[in-house]
Amino acid sequence: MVIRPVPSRRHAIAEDLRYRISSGHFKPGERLPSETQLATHYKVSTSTLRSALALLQGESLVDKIHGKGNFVRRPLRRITYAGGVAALASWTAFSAPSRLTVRTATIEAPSHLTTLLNVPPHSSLTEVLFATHEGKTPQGLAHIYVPNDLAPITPPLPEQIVVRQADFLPPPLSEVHERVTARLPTGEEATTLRISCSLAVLSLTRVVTDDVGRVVEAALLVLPGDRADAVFTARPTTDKRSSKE
Amino acid sequence: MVIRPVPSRRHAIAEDLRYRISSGHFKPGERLPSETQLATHYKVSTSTLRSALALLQGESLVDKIHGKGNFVRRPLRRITYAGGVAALASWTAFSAPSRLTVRTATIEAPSHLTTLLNVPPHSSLTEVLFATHEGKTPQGLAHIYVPNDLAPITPPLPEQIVVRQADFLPPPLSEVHERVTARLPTGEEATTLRISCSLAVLSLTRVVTDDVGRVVEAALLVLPGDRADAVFTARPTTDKRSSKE
DNA sequence: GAGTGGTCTAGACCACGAG
DNA sequence: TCGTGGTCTAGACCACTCA
Repeated sequence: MVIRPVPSRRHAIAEDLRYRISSGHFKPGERLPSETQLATHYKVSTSTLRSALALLQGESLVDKIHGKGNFVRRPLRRITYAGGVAALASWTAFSAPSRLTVRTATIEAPSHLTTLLNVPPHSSLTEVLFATHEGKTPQGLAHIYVPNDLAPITPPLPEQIVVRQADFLPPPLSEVHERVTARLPTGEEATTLRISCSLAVLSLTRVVTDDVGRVVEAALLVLPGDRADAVFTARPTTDKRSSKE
Repeated sequence: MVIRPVPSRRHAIAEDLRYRISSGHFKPGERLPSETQLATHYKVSTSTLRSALALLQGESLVDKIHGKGNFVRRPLRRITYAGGVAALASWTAFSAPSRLTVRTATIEAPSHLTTLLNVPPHSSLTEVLFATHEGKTPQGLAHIYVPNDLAPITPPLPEQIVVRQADFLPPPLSEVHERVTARLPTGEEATTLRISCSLAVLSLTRVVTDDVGRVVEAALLVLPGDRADAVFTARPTTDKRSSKE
């Protein structure tokens, strides 16, 4: 069924390693033989072997660690970002148990945020940086921006606490707007999330508006594609139907 | 601010090319000098030069075409998938003008679909395959599955027509559930969408349920990450029939 | 057939991690 | 220090496109 015109050397090797991993010949967490050994075994040059490993790395089957070796990935606990109104409940709409690292700052709105937040240039914003972790593995990054004129943060925010606009100032919110894209991480994101540069990330922009159209919060989230997904649930407006339950 | 401990040769070259592209020295649609020429110019081997180009390719700045050359990407018209209830209106919730390629078939539900559709094994399904195009550029893939016992397709479906469950059998729908992930495309997806293997895609699973909990439709969508995003808009239940404020 | 990118080699040397 | 992966070289040969 699948055509295999010229199975290049590296694809053949990747396929063999894939099989050995899935069949348990190499077990999760285990170190693979060194690249030199594997290259010798498959009778290819190290570059070719490395390009085979790069395929597996892109599939999140293998973790390369400089100076240590290539390791079979442990299956990852999946995390789920609940979008829509659910996202307002708490940042830990995330399913897994997680630690939070929080950093806040007051900044002048840079240009790409003024349009998003619909505020004048150089407005004062509060920026909240989140990083969620489970053990040592980072699970996601979040930059949350709140216009200061809407949310004068009276008490200095304590660290390690979930802070969200909706938590301490419950205004009449009218809309949660979320835009999702897929891309490769920036170098910075890759190192912070401890993921490979070739692993896709979910990039999510959330804008929360109150009932007079003011933007109450803008959030930029980055989630590693190998373990995270986002779910959105909507119900058609049941206006004309009797809302029997 | 950004640390540059050892700017590897390929990153330096990529940076230079990036600059030349953004400054207009190389214009959109234009062919770059051949890899051999560039390698000579930068005084590196062809492999190194190719790995520099691979970076730009991953950023969707450059299109490699075998036998022809490397081309500066034209800026892409962005397409937007409108999620939630809006997705029910029409598959062409897609913003851009597009052609559709449709293929339908009746199949036995494979195992991964029985759980999604909540139907018994080997149930009869109608499978609808979509590919949207704008000109020659594919914009997205969709596999839509409809249980046949819910939707006996009486007339054979005409090709080139938008077919959606909601279009010809408007049931009392109760819920649209969408799950979004980011990943790299499979080889097949990459060739169908004419994208590079290193370009992330948005993968979207949509499940539509009617008011008695039956799954009316399941859709698997794949959208190229360089031009597509998905938006979801939700309003907190501002129901007037709510008893509590 | 001429020119392009795609794959691969058989090395060299550098950078990181751990003992 | 030693073994690991990371970068790079200077080629060879193959596959694709187009005139």
